[in-house]
Amino acid sequence: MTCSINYAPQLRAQGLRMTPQRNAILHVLHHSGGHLSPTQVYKQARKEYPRLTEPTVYRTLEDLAEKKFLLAAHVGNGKIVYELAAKQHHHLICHKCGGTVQVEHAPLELLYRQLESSTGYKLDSGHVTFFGLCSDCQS
Amino acid sequence: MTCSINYAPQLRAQGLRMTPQRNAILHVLHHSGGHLSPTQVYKQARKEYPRLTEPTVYRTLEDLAEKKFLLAAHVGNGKIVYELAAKQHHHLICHKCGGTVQVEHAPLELLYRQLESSTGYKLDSGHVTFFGLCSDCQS
DNA sequence: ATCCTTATTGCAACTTTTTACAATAGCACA
DNA sequence: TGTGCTATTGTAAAAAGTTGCAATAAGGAT
Repeated sequence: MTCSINYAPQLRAQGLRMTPQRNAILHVLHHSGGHLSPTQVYKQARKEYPRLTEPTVYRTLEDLAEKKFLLAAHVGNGKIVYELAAKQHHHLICHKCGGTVQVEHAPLELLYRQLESSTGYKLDSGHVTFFGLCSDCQS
Repeated sequence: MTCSINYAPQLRAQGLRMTPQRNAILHVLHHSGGHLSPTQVYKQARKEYPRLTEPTVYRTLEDLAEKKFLLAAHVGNGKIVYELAAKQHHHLICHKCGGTVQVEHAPLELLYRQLESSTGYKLDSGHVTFFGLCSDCQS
């Protein structure tokens, strides 16, 4: 806990409590600045707060994602990774080399509107992942 | 094995062998006509071929999906379900009631082209799932 | 500062998924 | 029909993820 970021007020504003477990989890996600799997989060956050357990990690990640503090991205074979919610974006993954490109949400807006009018669904920030071959792997 | 569908030649054309295990798995997917989780496939296919084991199911589903005999859809919290590959489509899922709507691929084509030109990736049949609230759950 | 409500956690047991490796059995070919 | 190559499988064990419930503790109210 050397950094001074305090998520407590934001959490409380959403009816969530700040606990040392959540602090450790958020701290890890903040400093790794990328996507982490629940297991990765568990292993790292455990160093900061050894009493942390797996169920807590899984539940916390789900809860924080539901309240939009985290984004859950579905990567590869049904794997899920989390990252701190910044601006909304999606992922484009090369299934040969695993390379990842971030895709802005803007180009998806039109599609969202179309789907909403044709299905009656109201689409929200759900994460979308595209798969393909990156330019290097197309040879 | 009362039905007479024979996938063997198609499998062999892809360098895959036909085994009783794969037969049972394909058979189950064929007759359930929907999305099944690996566990569901395992439990049902086991009735047809009791020697079947979990690792075989997971590997087979992955292999068959890679060769496009199956489609893998990423549903909900990183869960994965499989279905026989028919025409390409995507899913729109209500995260309140779980209701699912199929989305044709056509409306996504334009987006695919845009993303390809802006990222250099060549997109393929990767499965995409959207999340939102269905009309009933919007109240 | 203390109490009270209830969100959150840990525990323990369980289910699901993955991995490594040796044994098996498709199937192409002679 | 038999032989050989190797894809595929089972086994065993580990890793990852889930569930129910009782105990704990966050933080608003007194």
